[in-house]
Amino acid sequence: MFLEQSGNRIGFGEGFKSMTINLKQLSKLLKLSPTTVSRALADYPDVSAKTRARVKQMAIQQGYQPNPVARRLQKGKTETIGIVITPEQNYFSDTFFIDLLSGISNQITRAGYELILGVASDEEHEMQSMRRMVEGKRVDGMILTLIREQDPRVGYLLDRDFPFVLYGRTRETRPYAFVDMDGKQAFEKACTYLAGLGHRRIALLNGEPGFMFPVGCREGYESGLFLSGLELDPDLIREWKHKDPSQSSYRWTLELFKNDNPPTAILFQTEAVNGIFKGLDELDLQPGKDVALIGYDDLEIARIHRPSLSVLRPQAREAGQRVVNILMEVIKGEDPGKFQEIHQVEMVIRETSLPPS
Amino acid sequence: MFLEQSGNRIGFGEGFKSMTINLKQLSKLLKLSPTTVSRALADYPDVSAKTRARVKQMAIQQGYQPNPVARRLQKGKTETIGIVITPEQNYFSDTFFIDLLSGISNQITRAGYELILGVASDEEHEMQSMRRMVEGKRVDGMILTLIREQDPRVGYLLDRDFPFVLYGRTRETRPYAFVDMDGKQAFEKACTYLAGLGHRRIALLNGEPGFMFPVGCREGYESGLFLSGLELDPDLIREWKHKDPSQSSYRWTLELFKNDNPPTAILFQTEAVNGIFKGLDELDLQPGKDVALIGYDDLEIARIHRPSLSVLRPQAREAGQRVVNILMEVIKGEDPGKFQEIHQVEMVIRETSLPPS
DNA sequence: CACTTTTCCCAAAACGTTTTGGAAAAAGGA
DNA sequence: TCCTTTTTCCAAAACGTTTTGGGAAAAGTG
Repeated sequence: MFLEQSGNRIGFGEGFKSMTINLKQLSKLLKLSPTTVSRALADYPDVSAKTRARVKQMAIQQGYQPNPVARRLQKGKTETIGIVITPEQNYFSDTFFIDLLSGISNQITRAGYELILGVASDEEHEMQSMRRMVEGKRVDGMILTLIREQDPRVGYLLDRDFPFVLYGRTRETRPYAFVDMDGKQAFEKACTYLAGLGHRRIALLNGEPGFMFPVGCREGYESGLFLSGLELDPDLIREWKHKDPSQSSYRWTLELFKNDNPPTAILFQTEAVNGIFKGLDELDLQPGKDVALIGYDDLEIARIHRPSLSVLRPQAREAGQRVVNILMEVIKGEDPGKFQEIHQVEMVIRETSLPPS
Repeated sequence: MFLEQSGNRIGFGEGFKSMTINLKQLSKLLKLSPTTVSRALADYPDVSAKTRARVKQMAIQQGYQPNPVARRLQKGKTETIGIVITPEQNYFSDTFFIDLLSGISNQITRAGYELILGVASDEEHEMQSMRRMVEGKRVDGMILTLIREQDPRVGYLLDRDFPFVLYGRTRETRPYAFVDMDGKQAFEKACTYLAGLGHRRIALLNGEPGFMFPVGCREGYESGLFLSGLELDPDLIREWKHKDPSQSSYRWTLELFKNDNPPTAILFQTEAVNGIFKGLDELDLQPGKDVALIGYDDLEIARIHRPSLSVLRPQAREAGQRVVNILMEVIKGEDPGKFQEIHQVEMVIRETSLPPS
């Protein structure tokens, strides 16, 4: 059996034949030690400018890339970030999550890291998938999304000092890093805007209880009412279900207008828009004309619908990038408590936010 | 500075302190060599049943898990599969893609592998992300989706003998592994079904040209017409754009009914349903009543809408699992040409597929 | 010139596994 | 009993990097 001079066996018959060069081979080509080549490529000052240039040129010419697995073993880092998503919650609502993921992936690649993805069907598998990553030493840090008010994942990671960043917030007294959208301020803004147009009966169709995000939405809604001098009417508030946003919001819309004093405006998460449209249609109410609407999240349907939907627009992509940058700092050993960001949410006024008729 | 007996440094101050045990530490605990422990855990026959049991028990008790990075280096495998997704194409249409991903992730985890995810904004970055994975030795195999008729990715991977499996097909003479949905048979079935109900003017709103999937859809549509003794009318066929499914399908729907002899039924991909509904609404045509509709993909909107939408339902989750199982075989060195699967697509008759009025 | 400092390079160790190639002990066969 | 075979274990090498801890040569310094 033929062996290359470097001692690397040539693969026979099966699978992929690696045609890429090795540090040892490269150093032989350069008549230098592997040490020097490695240090030249890493810009250490103890290798002369001349040989550094020579090494780099040869590395490029030969298409040398250090084997990431070997480097990880030596460095004791996986250069990998983990994230677990749960499809059951109607999570992949078109642009929003994919924008977030896009920002995350982008920044991770830029850092030379990898993003590994877990898909879990429920809360239990979500935890299981995360534990596999953490306890199996498969990642250096975790990104958490779709945060619950009491989120066992956060306690778990804090307990073992494992680096992580939340997209969202939770109820936890120990300091931790997060990037969150200012849902409170967003809903307050939308609410006062509608009140400013003259609406007096503003309803809120909020996300499912147990998750953290709807808490802020409700606070903003209540604060918006208060600032506008309006009374809170519990009959105008309801939650939809993650498993079935359209159906639950449809039913609620019908109920809502059985009220003696029905609303003239609705605030909601855009995910639930299909149900609302369907309910209004059945009641012969025109969205935007008979009932003002402002949704949270600028989904495709919001732009395409006639009348087009006024929305609160979170910058998911930017948030994703921040999450990664922060996570890198936390991995380096920075204090997570220093990184707590709340991002402003823009309001986009389109055609469904007119004064009451 | 204090060193553990095993020689492992204790991390000071920064980041995550690994509290998990090592092969060397475990073997010391058992008073065995690392070799024996490793082989006991891997069920080699050259370790006695008694010590094997003892080793396994201790491993569980100590929570030992082999460091995946070290194992990968030794084994010369990354135990990792790569996939690149492109958000720009309105790809994350609720259940479909996430179901596929769920099946993929599931099976990958079961094999003890990892799934690394790339997110690319366009065709160029898609290729770039894939090359990083392949040439950077970051994965053992690739999964490709959203396949184009002429797909440079396939040629690239074939040229360097790198293991991969397509979800879909492409125009390529060399043998390669794929799992595809039988779009042709599905559309043929839907078309003959509608013709059987008495429809004589059946339209097709197809996916964007350049991609492979619409090719099969069209073949099935034409074949369905032929089998039913109907003439092909080019005026009844049009393509929507990936970047903007709703808008393009909306415009086409309006045009379609300017026809002297308008259709009584439409076949399409469910992604485009919003535009069609909107167009029909504007024309005062009732979906299901005035125009029969059958969509491809069982999205949430199809179930929630009244009347509920008849659909062709691909089993994305199952397909995802098959893709992974096949990829594992290909990685092992099996001939990719042996794995070419075309999955049947089920038709779900709901309320929008009535006879013409 | 003799000494110190700086520059430039490298051999060896380490990261945590698995695999290779025995070797000692036990069991079997005559 | 002696030889062979089987069973059970292990030391050393290997995977491809980076880091450690010098060491030789060149350059300053007095």
